[in-house]
Amino acid sequence: MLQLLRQSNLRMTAQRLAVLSSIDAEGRHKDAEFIVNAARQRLGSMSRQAVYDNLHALVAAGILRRIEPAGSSALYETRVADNHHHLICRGCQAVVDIDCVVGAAPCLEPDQNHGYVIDEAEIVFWGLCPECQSQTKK
Amino acid sequence: MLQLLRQSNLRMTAQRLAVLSSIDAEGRHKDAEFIVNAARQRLGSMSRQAVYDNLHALVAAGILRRIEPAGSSALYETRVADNHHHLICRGCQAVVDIDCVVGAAPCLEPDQNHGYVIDEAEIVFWGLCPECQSQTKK
DNA sequence: CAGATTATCTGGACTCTGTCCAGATAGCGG
DNA sequence: CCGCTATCTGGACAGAGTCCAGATAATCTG
Repeated sequence: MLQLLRQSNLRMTAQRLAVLSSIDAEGRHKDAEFIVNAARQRLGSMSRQAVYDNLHALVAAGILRRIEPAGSSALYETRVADNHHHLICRGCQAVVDIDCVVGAAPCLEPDQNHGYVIDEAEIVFWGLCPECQSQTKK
Repeated sequence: MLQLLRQSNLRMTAQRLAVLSSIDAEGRHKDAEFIVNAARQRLGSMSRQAVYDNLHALVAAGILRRIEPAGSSALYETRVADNHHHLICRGCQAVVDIDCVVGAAPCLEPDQNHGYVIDEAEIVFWGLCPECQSQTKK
C-alpha cells in the first residue's frame, strides 16, 4: 500500500492514512460524509477539504474507485482485483458487489460505437434487498 | 400522448405540455436547467418548481425516463419502446443511445443475487467521442 | 354552465454536496 | 537541517434540487 502511494507520488500523511483506513472499515462503499466523520474520529480533527482532496488524489491514483449511483451521493470503495459491478436496492440504497460475469460478455461491446473509443462498460443492477421486500409487503 | 397523461391521472396543463415538448426537441437527454429555459421560452414564465414537479410526475408515470450519469446532473429523455443503454463521453459528457444488445445477455442475470429481486440492469458505456479524441491528440 | 375538489403553480427560503481560494503546515529528497 | 511543494485548514461560495404555504386553474358533478 505504501508502495502504491509512493508510486503515485503521494505523500504519506496522517490525514491520508485516516481516509484510507476509514474506507477499509467494515462494509465497503462509503460516502464522503461518512469518511469525514470516521477520519475526524481517528485524528481529532480534519478539514472537509482535506478529505475531498485525498479522495480525489486516491481515485486518480487508482487506489480508490468512485461510484455515483443515481439517487445517492458519490461512494468510494477500495479497488480490488477488479471490475466487479454493483447491485443497488431501490428502497434503502444498499450496495453490494457483483462479480463480473465470466466470459467476455457480448453486451459489453456494442457494435454501433458512434466513433467513440469505449474504455469501460459500467453495469448497475437495480432491485429490492430482502429487507425492503418484506417491508413493502406489510 | 394525451391518453397517457389521462391514464396516469395527470392533468393537461400548459406547463406540463411545455415541459414535454421541450424534451422532444432536437437531440434527447436534456437536463433540468435546459428544460426550465425551454419551457419559459414557450410560456413566457414558469417556476422552477413546476418544472421539477412535472419531471417527477412524468417519470413516475413512465412517460419520461431519468438518467443520472456520474459527473452530470440528471437528464431526462422520452421513453421509447425501450431498454436501450447509454454511451457517454468522458471528455464532453455527450450522451448517445446504444440499442440493447440482441439476445438475452448472460451478464444481465447475476447468479449471486444476494436475495435481491432485480428488476433492471443499467449499462453505461464510457469513452471518448470523436471530437474529444482529436482534441486530446493535439 | 356554476360550484366544488384538489392537482398544479408560484416564489422564496433552505439543504446537501462539493468546489474555490489563499495562507499556513509539514512530508521527503538532498 | 534546508527547501520545495504537496497537503491542510477554514471560510466563502456554487449548483442542483427540495420544502413550504398560499394562490390558480383543470376536471368532475349536478
